[in-house]
Amino acid sequence: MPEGHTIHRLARDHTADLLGGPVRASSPQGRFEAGAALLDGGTLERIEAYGKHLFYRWSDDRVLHIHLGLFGKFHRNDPRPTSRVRLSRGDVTVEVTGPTDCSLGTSADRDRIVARLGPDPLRRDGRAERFVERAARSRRAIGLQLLDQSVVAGVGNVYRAEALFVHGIHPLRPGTSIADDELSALWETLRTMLRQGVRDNRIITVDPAVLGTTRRRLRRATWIYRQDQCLRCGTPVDRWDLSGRWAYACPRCQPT
DNA sequence: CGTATATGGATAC
DNA sequence: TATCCCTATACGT
Repeated sequence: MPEGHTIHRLARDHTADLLGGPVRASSPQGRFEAGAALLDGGTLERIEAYGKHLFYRWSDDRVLHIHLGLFGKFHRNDPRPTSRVRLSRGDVTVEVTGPTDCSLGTSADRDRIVARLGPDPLRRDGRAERFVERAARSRRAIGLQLLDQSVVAGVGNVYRAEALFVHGIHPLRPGTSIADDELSALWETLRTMLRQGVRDNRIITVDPAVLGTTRRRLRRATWIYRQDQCLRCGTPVDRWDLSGRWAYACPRCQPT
């Protein structure tokens, strides 16, 4: 399920699966039939991840844009009748169910979407300065800013909770109250966490070795996200509705 | 069987 | 701020 690490991992996996020859396209569920017909038999040139967006760039300048939203999920060699679009090359099939967005456009459409996104910590062109300058001059709560994709692209509810926890920053602190150095460090933490997420293909923000276990046997993968007690100090975790999303904080480790 | 929940976002007031 | 969209899964009855 999708924060930026999922999207970048999918781009990598789908590049290996789908590039290099003609691709069959269809829409089992039917809502993307016209688009699939246009793509069927075409060749993919590049699959790009930017924040939580996936762009499948075809040789004829068509771009398939997929955003998984909250419910979207890809399936590999696991056919589902509810798939919006199914792409096959050779004996590999990937298909997506429940995407928020699945649409066909051009590279200009792709550019317009990217233009409204902030820097992506997983991309080589993701510049920390852009994030720091923007976040530092806004009085908005840092917890709200981290979920704003125009401030930083690819962070979701889990990484928000975990990165702020690691830095002892309460989600309600205004951006203006946080030093530039601290925001730079926060960016680095997000980048490290997201990269680890790409490797694991899941979110693990704690160190399994410190917990005396292995990544595979890990029973608890987060410090505070969806936890009753803080993993560091045992204090009951605060959870409240912040603009429609659950926010988490340890009242002891993250003083306001 | 129903109901609640989920790592997201666009759009209408 | 409220409403809607998208799907799968867990859990209670």
